[in-house]
Amino acid sequence: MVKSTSATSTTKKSWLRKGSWSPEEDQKLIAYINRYGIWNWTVTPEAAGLLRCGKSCRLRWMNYLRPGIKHGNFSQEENETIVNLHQQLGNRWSTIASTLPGRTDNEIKNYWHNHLKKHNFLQENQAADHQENPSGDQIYNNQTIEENNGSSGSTYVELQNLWDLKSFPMEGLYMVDDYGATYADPGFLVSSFSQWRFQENTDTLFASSYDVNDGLWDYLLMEANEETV
DNA sequence: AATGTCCTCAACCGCATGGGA
DNA sequence: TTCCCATGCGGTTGAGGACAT
Repeated sequence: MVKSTSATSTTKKSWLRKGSWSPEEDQKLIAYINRYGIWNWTVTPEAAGLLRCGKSCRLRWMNYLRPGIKHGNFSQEENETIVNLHQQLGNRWSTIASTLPGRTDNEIKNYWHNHLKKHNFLQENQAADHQENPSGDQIYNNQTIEENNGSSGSTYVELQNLWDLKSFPMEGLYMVDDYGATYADPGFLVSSFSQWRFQENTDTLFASSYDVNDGLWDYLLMEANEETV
Protein backbone atom coordinates (compact mmCIF):
# COMPACT_ATOMS: atom_id res chain seq x y z
CA MET A 1 0.00 0.00 0.00
CA VAL A 2 1.42 3.37 -0.95
CA LYS A 3 0.44 6.45 0.91
CA SER A 4 1.61 9.95 0.23
CA THR A 5 4.06 11.34 2.70
CA SER A 6 3.60 14.68 4.29
CA ALA A 7 5.14 16.87 6.91
CA THR A 8 3.18 18.91 9.36
CA SER A 9 4.05 22.57 9.43
CA THR A 10 2.38 23.52 12.66
CA THR A 11 4.07 21.20 15.10
CA LYS A 12 7.32 21.83 16.85
CA LYS A 13 8.98 19.02 14.92
CA SER A 14 7.61 20.06 11.57
CA TRP A 15 10.61 18.61 9.79
CA LEU A 16 9.58 15.09 10.73
CA ARG A 17 8.21 12.95 7.96
CA LYS A 18 4.88 11.25 8.41
CA GLY A 19 2.91 8.71 6.43
CA SER A 20 4.12 5.62 4.66
CA TRP A 21 7.73 4.56 4.65
CA SER A 22 9.73 4.55 1.45
CA PRO A 23 12.03 1.60 0.56
CA GLU A 24 15.00 3.90 1.12
CA GLU A 25 13.87 4.69 4.64
CA ASP A 26 13.35 1.00 5.34
CA GLN A 27 16.87 0.22 4.15
CA LYS A 28 18.37 2.94 6.34
CA LEU A 29 16.59 1.65 9.41
CA ILE A 30 17.44 -1.98 8.70
CA ALA A 31 21.08 -1.15 8.04
CA TYR A 32 21.39 0.86 11.22
CA ILE A 33 19.76 -1.75 13.45
CA ASN A 34 21.75 -4.59 11.88
CA ARG A 35 24.93 -2.69 12.63
CA TYR A 36 24.23 -1.12 16.00
CA GLY A 37 21.21 -2.95 17.32
CA ILE A 38 18.30 -1.40 19.17
CA TRP A 39 19.41 0.60 22.16
CA ASN A 40 17.48 3.86 22.07
CA TRP A 41 14.56 4.60 19.77
CA THR A 42 14.81 8.33 20.41
CA VAL A 43 18.36 8.49 19.08
CA THR A 44 17.95 5.89 16.33
CA PRO A 45 16.24 7.98 13.63
CA GLU A 46 18.80 10.76 13.67
CA ALA A 47 21.70 8.33 13.88
CA ALA A 48 20.25 6.34 10.99
CA GLY A 49 19.73 9.45 8.89
CA LEU A 50 15.95 9.35 9.06
CA LEU A 51 13.59 12.30 9.38
CA ARG A 52 11.25 10.27 11.56
CA CYS A 53 10.40 10.26 15.23
CA GLY A 54 11.60 7.34 17.33
CA LYS A 55 8.11 6.12 17.83
CA SER A 56 7.53 5.83 14.12
CA CYS A 57 10.82 3.95 13.70
CA ARG A 58 9.94 1.55 16.48
CA LEU A 59 6.54 0.84 14.99
CA ARG A 60 7.96 0.31 11.53
CA TRP A 61 10.57 -2.10 12.85
CA MET A 62 8.31 -4.02 15.21
CA ASN A 63 5.38 -4.38 12.82
CA TYR A 64 7.05 -4.72 9.45
CA LEU A 65 10.82 -4.84 9.18
CA ARG A 66 11.74 -7.10 12.08
CA PRO A 67 13.05 -10.51 10.95
CA GLY A 68 10.54 -13.33 11.17
CA ILE A 69 7.46 -11.19 10.63
CA LYS A 70 4.75 -13.12 8.83
CA HIS A 71 2.44 -11.40 6.38
CA GLY A 72 -0.59 -12.68 4.56
CA ASN A 73 -3.46 -14.96 5.39
CA PHE A 74 -3.92 -16.38 8.83
CA SER A 75 -3.98 -20.15 9.03
CA GLN A 76 -6.94 -21.98 10.49
CA GLU A 77 -4.85 -22.79 13.54
CA GLU A 78 -3.94 -19.14 14.04
CA ASN A 79 -7.56 -18.16 13.57
CA GLU A 80 -8.66 -20.60 16.25
CA THR A 81 -5.96 -19.40 18.62
CA ILE A 82 -6.99 -15.78 18.20
CA VAL A 83 -10.67 -16.53 18.73
CA ASN A 84 -9.95 -18.62 21.80
CA LEU A 85 -7.54 -16.18 23.38
CA HIS A 86 -9.77 -13.21 22.67
CA GLN A 87 -12.55 -14.95 24.53
CA GLN A 88 -10.25 -15.38 27.49
CA LEU A 89 -8.22 -12.17 27.38
CA GLY A 90 -10.30 -9.59 25.54
CA ASN A 91 -8.43 -6.91 23.60
CA ARG A 92 -5.01 -7.74 24.95
CA TRP A 93 -3.51 -7.85 21.50
CA SER A 94 0.11 -7.93 22.52
CA THR A 95 -0.50 -10.92 24.77
CA ILE A 96 -2.35 -12.71 22.00
CA ALA A 97 0.41 -11.81 19.54
CA SER A 98 3.03 -13.29 21.84
CA THR A 99 1.48 -16.72 21.30
CA LEU A 100 1.65 -16.44 17.52
CA PRO A 101 5.24 -16.29 16.31
CA GLY A 102 5.69 -13.79 13.50
CA ARG A 103 2.39 -12.05 14.04
CA THR A 104 2.15 -8.55 15.47
CA ASP A 105 -0.43 -7.10 17.80
CA ASN A 106 -1.35 -4.58 15.12
CA GLU A 107 -1.97 -7.26 12.53
CA ILE A 108 -4.03 -9.38 14.90
CA LYS A 109 -6.02 -6.35 15.97
CA ASN A 110 -6.79 -5.47 12.36
CA TYR A 111 -7.67 -9.06 11.59
CA TRP A 112 -10.00 -9.28 14.52
CA HIS A 113 -11.79 -6.03 13.78
CA ASN A 114 -12.38 -7.03 10.17
CA HIS A 115 -14.14 -10.17 11.35
CA LEU A 116 -15.71 -8.54 14.36
CA LYS A 117 -17.90 -6.41 12.10
CA LYS A 118 -19.65 -9.51 10.84
CA HIS A 119 -19.83 -10.87 14.34
CA ASN A 120 -21.42 -7.70 15.66
CA PHE A 121 -23.87 -7.70 12.79
CA LEU A 122 -25.13 -11.08 13.88
CA GLN A 123 -25.35 -10.02 17.49
CA GLU A 124 -27.18 -6.80 16.64
CA ASN A 125 -29.73 -8.72 14.59
CA GLN A 126 -30.34 -11.09 17.39
CA ALA A 127 -30.64 -8.27 19.93
CA ALA A 128 -33.12 -6.47 17.70
CA ASP A 129 -35.15 -9.65 17.32
CA HIS A 130 -35.24 -10.09 21.05
CA GLN A 131 -36.26 -6.51 21.67
CA GLU A 132 -39.08 -6.50 19.17
CA ASN A 133 -40.33 -9.98 19.95
CA PRO A 134 -39.10 -11.41 23.21
CA SER A 135 -40.84 -14.72 22.49
CA GLY A 136 -39.43 -16.99 19.82
CA ASP A 137 -42.95 -18.14 18.98
CA GLN A 138 -43.86 -14.56 18.17
CA ILE A 139 -40.86 -14.08 15.95
CA TYR A 140 -41.58 -17.14 13.91
CA ASN A 141 -45.33 -17.18 14.24
CA ASN A 142 -45.69 -19.32 11.17
CA GLN A 143 -42.91 -21.65 12.21
CA THR A 144 -42.71 -24.30 14.86
CA ILE A 145 -39.69 -24.25 17.07
CA GLU A 146 -38.90 -27.14 19.34
CA GLU A 147 -36.09 -27.05 21.83
CA ASN A 148 -34.83 -29.69 24.16
CA ASN A 149 -33.01 -27.18 26.30
CA GLY A 150 -32.49 -23.45 26.61
CA SER A 151 -31.57 -22.72 23.07
CA SER A 152 -30.51 -19.11 22.59
CA GLY A 153 -31.93 -16.53 20.23
CA SER A 154 -28.71 -16.53 18.30
CA THR A 155 -29.43 -20.10 17.36
CA TYR A 156 -32.54 -19.01 15.49
CA VAL A 157 -30.61 -16.29 13.71
CA GLU A 158 -27.77 -18.59 12.77
CA LEU A 159 -30.15 -21.22 11.53
CA GLN A 160 -32.08 -18.76 9.46
CA ASN A 161 -28.87 -17.33 8.03
CA LEU A 162 -27.72 -20.78 7.04
CA TRP A 163 -31.07 -21.56 5.57
CA ASP A 164 -31.05 -18.35 3.58
CA LEU A 165 -27.55 -18.98 2.28
CA LYS A 166 -28.47 -22.24 0.60
CA SER A 167 -24.87 -22.48 -0.53
CA PHE A 168 -24.56 -26.11 0.46
CA PRO A 169 -26.73 -29.21 0.40
CA MET A 170 -28.90 -28.94 3.47
CA GLU A 171 -28.59 -32.50 4.65
CA GLY A 172 -25.40 -33.40 6.43
CA LEU A 173 -22.95 -32.26 9.07
CA TYR A 174 -21.46 -28.77 8.98
CA MET A 175 -19.50 -26.36 11.09
CA VAL A 176 -20.49 -22.75 11.45
CA ASP A 177 -18.30 -20.10 13.01
CA ASP A 178 -19.33 -16.94 14.82
CA TYR A 179 -19.63 -15.04 11.58
CA GLY A 180 -21.97 -17.42 9.84
CA ALA A 181 -19.30 -19.03 7.67
CA THR A 182 -19.97 -22.69 7.08
CA TYR A 183 -17.54 -25.55 6.75
CA ALA A 184 -18.42 -28.95 5.40
CA ASP A 185 -15.37 -30.49 7.02
CA PRO A 186 -16.04 -31.24 10.67
CA GLY A 187 -12.38 -31.94 11.29
CA PHE A 188 -11.88 -29.05 13.65
CA LEU A 189 -13.80 -27.81 16.61
CA VAL A 190 -12.90 -24.87 18.78
CA SER A 191 -14.84 -23.26 21.56
CA SER A 192 -16.55 -20.60 19.49
CA PHE A 193 -17.73 -22.95 16.77
CA SER A 194 -21.07 -24.58 16.58
CA GLN A 195 -21.65 -27.95 15.01
CA TRP A 196 -24.82 -28.34 12.98
CA ARG A 197 -26.66 -31.31 11.62
CA PHE A 198 -29.39 -30.78 9.05
CA GLN A 199 -32.21 -32.93 7.86
CA GLU A 200 -34.57 -31.44 5.37
CA ASN A 201 -38.01 -32.75 4.55
CA THR A 202 -40.39 -31.20 2.09
CA ASP A 203 -41.48 -28.34 4.30
CA THR A 204 -39.49 -28.55 7.50
CA LEU A 205 -35.87 -28.17 8.49
CA PHE A 206 -34.58 -30.10 11.45
CA ALA A 207 -31.30 -28.92 12.83
CA SER A 208 -29.29 -29.78 15.87
CA SER A 209 -26.54 -27.54 17.14
CA TYR A 210 -23.80 -28.53 19.55
CA ASP A 211 -22.64 -25.66 21.72
CA VAL A 212 -19.20 -26.46 23.04
CA ASN A 213 -19.47 -23.66 25.60
CA ASP A 214 -22.14 -25.49 27.58
CA GLY A 215 -21.63 -28.93 26.12
CA LEU A 216 -25.27 -29.25 25.16
CA TRP A 217 -27.12 -29.98 21.94
CA ASP A 218 -29.88 -27.60 20.93
CA TYR A 219 -32.55 -29.01 18.65
CA LEU A 220 -34.64 -26.90 16.34
CA LEU A 221 -37.46 -27.62 14.00
CA MET A 222 -38.46 -24.89 11.59
CA GLU A 223 -41.37 -25.02 9.23
CA ALA A 224 -40.69 -23.59 5.85
CA ASN A 225 -42.62 -20.53 4.85
CA GLU A 226 -42.50 -18.07 2.02
CA GLU A 227 -40.19 -15.69 3.84
CA THR A 228 -37.47 -18.15 4.62
CA VAL A 229 -37.57 -20.49 1.66
C1' DA B 1 -15.11 3.03 -18.81
C1' DA B 2 -16.54 5.87 -15.02
C1' DT B 3 -18.14 6.41 -10.56
C1' DG B 4 -19.38 5.13 -5.96
C1' DT B 5 -18.94 2.22 -1.94
C1' DC B 6 -16.74 -1.00 0.93
C1' DC B 7 -12.71 -3.21 2.87
C1' DT B 8 -8.01 -3.68 4.35
C1' DC B 9 -4.17 -2.53 6.95
C1' DA B 10 -0.07 0.58 7.73
C1' DA B 11 0.56 4.29 10.45
C1' DC B 12 -0.67 7.75 13.79
C1' DC B 13 -2.23 9.42 18.29
C1' DG B 14 -3.00 9.54 23.10
C1' DC B 15 -2.58 7.32 27.28
C1' DA B 16 -0.41 3.92 30.48
C1' DT B 17 3.54 1.96 32.44
C1' DG B 18 8.11 1.39 34.17
C1' DG B 19 12.65 2.81 35.31
C1' DG B 20 16.03 6.13 36.56
C1' DA B 21 17.45 10.56 38.57
C1' DT C 1 8.01 10.76 46.67
C1' DT C 2 7.93 13.15 42.53
C1' DC C 3 9.18 14.17 38.04
C1' DC C 4 10.82 13.10 33.50
C1' DC C 5 11.57 10.30 29.69
C1' DA C 6 11.48 6.11 26.81
C1' DT C 7 8.77 2.48 25.56
C1' DG C 8 4.55 -0.24 25.01
C1' DC C 9 -0.28 -0.73 24.10
C1' DG C 10 -4.79 -0.21 22.10
C1' DG C 11 -8.11 2.78 19.58
C1' DT C 12 -8.64 5.26 15.50
C1' DT C 13 -7.70 7.19 10.97
C1' DG C 14 -7.33 7.48 6.14
C1' DA C 15 -5.07 6.15 1.61
C1' DG C 16 -5.53 3.01 -1.75
C1' DG C 17 -7.18 -1.29 -3.65
C1' DA C 18 -11.18 -4.29 -4.66
C1' DC C 19 -15.59 -4.77 -5.90
C1' DA C 20 -20.28 -3.32 -7.34
C1' DT C 21 -23.26 -0.56 -10.10
